[in-house]
Amino acid sequence: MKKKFTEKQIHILNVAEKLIAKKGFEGTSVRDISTNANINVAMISYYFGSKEKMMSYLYRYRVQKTRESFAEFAEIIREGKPEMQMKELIKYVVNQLFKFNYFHGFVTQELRHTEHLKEDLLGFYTTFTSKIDDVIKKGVASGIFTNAPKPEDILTLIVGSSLFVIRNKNFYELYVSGPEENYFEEAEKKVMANVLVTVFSLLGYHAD
Amino acid sequence: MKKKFTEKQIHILNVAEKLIAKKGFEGTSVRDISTNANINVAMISYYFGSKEKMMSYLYRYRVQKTRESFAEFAEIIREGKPEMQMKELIKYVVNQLFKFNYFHGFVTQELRHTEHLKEDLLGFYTTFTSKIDDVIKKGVASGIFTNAPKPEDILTLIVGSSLFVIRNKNFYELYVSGPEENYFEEAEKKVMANVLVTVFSLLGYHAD
Amino acid sequence: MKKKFTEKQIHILNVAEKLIAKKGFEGTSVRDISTNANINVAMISYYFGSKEKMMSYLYRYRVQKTRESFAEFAEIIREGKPEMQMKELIKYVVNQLFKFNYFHGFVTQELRHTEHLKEDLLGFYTTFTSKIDDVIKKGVASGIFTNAPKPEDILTLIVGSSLFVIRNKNFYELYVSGPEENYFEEAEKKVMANVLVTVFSLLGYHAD
Amino acid sequence: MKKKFTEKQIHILNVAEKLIAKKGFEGTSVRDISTNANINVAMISYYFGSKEKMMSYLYRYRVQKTRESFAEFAEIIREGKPEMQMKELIKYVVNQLFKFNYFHGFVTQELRHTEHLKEDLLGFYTTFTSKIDDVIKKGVASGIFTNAPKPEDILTLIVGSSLFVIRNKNFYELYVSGPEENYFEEAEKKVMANVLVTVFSLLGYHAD
DNA sequence: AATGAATGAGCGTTCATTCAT
DNA sequence: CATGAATGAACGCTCATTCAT
Repeated sequence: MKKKFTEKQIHILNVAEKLIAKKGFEGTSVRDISTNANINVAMISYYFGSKEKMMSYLYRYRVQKTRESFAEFAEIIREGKPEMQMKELIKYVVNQLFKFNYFHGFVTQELRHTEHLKEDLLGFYTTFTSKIDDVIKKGVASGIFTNAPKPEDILTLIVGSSLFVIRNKNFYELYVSGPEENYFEEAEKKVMANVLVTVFSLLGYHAD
Repeated sequence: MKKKFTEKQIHILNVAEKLIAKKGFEGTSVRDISTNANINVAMISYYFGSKEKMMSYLYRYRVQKTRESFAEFAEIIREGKPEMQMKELIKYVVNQLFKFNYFHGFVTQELRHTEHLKEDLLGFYTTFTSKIDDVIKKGVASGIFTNAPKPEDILTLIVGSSLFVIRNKNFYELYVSGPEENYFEEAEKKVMANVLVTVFSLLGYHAD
Repeated sequence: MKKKFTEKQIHILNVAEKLIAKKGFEGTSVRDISTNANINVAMISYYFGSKEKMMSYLYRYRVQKTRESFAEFAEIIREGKPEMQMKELIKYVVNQLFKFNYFHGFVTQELRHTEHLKEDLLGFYTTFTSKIDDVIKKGVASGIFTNAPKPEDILTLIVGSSLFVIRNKNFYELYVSGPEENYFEEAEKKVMANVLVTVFSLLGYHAD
Repeated sequence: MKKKFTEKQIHILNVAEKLIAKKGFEGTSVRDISTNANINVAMISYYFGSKEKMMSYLYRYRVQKTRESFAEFAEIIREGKPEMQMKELIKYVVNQLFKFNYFHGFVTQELRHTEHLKEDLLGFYTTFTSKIDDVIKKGVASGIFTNAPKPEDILTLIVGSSLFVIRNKNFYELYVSGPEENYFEEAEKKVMANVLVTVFSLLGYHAD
């Protein structure tokens, strides 16, 4: 977790991340990466020990960034009302998923022999779930929410919907307006709206 | 679609499907497949032209089966009430996703240079969405549903939640009771209940 | 031991043997071998599993041949007089060493991580030593030999001298007549004579 | 020969010598050496030009030491009787071989494209042979030796036997008493005795 | 004078595919 | 129709060496 990377290493990680998200871990060769990153093939082994280890570093690097970002964000919304907090939580996580969709794309698919790495993502998910739980409880206590759905199911709904839309562009774009190159932008808006409506419906929230 | 397979070919496809689901497309070698299927290594190229083409056939084969199965199913529920039809639709698709989760796992991730293949899955999704739309409209017309959410968002919610739960076992199992080996069974129940509640909440449905 | 090789495999082994004897195991690449043997690089792994395993096969193949040949030879001289037997034993082993000098060259040098393979050569050496012992005992019993040197020291002397001459051409050729290309032929004669004189001197043998 | 080494270079050579003796020239990487010698990996090329050249220097360094040592030794025994001189010569060379056995191990096997380096060893061998010749002639002249074997054959016998015993531990240890870790010590004694008996037998020497 | 970073070549091996029968 | 043998390309990695400082 404490590992610090040089700029060059981060550059390689960024290139690798995109390629792996697109073509999978096995489908991406170190030569692919080195060519795209304009470095020598030997550098991947030189910097990270091996392709597999690079993957670990990449993974931890990205999750770490995500968790740091979330911690900051959580601080900001600490004082708000439950309905506002919930809205911000949803907006935050949907936005993050669209921002790093390629990362989440390979995280759940490709990390086969390194199951333990998922622990980090798990940590993020549980932190997030716990935060949702707090907000629900607070809202129910204050009477603004009339139902108390399970927080893990709220997370499932938010993340599941977002990733589905990210990964099934050719389906969802049928229902999204605007030019194709704006798909992710527009899809984010649409799924965000959908998720917000859905969650607040489940919470039995009715604006005054 | 028109392609007919011999028994031997179907046998190979079945073996390949399981291996690919477990180890990914790139992670599965033709030698793996041929060894497990007790055939000669040259047979994959011989029968299907190439590994990639075999993949296409496999994909089409599975989607075709799914669509046939859905057509049958749709017929069965044709006469019911909207709330029953919606419930059955949800149960059907969630069940299918869990049944062929390994297949759906690689569909959206591993198929490269074969973008057109997604058309088949797209066909299934749109058919399904259209069916959902019919049911919503019918329910709204009869007054049993008070809201009319977008059908594509309903599908997104159902499929997204199911796939998330399938792919993030180590997160969702924290909230699922029973031994680990029953995870998929129990997770299916839990996510099914969640999805049902969510969709009917969105529909503004209230049982008498 | 029972492993049978195809002609092509034997061809590869022969090429590999010569190269390895000349440049060492690590110094000989599979591409070297494949080029010299006019085969594809992949064949070494294909036929033998790996370069290392090829080495094992090569070793066993050569030792096996040597032991078979010795068994035949031992049979032939079974009935002779001790002095004749000893002479033939020496001639036989010196001749074998010169014939397969490249093999013996790498056997004792390069087999680092496969120590157990030496067992086979050990078997040959002990068989040979035991045979020498028999002859010495018989000769001493009959009074034709007046001394009974240790058989392992006789073997050491014979094999050590031969290998030294083989491996130190640039020294020994100073004392060998004839053109350079006949070195091994002439050196064999010279070292053979030397070894015979030495051993019989040690045995205290005096021709009538 | 004229090359003078700094302390650091000598340190590297010593480390390299031991590693190469253990793992062979190709089996020893410059990283191995630099790690063991606590120097930067670039230093081998920096100091010696290349790994191969370092090898040459190492070789010359060792042979040079050996020749210097022999020159000293030769001086010491200059005045003795032939039988004593011969005995001391044998003891000296056998002892040297055991002392630097790892060095002699790779000399004849690993040095490629550097055939000229053998000249140095050749020089040592011829010097030694010439010395043996002197002693034989003197002994024959004085009547203490009744035969005059060829000096190169005497050298062959001494060096060949010693190296054989060094390189074929697993054979010779069957006939050597004491714990395995004392093998070289005990083997040296045994082969020394054998060589002495053999040479004096060939010389037709009989102690009064 | 010395070093850490970086390089290009080569390593043994495995891959999907094609060939010869 | 089917197969075992064989292929060339590509794989991840390590090598001795060179570069920039």
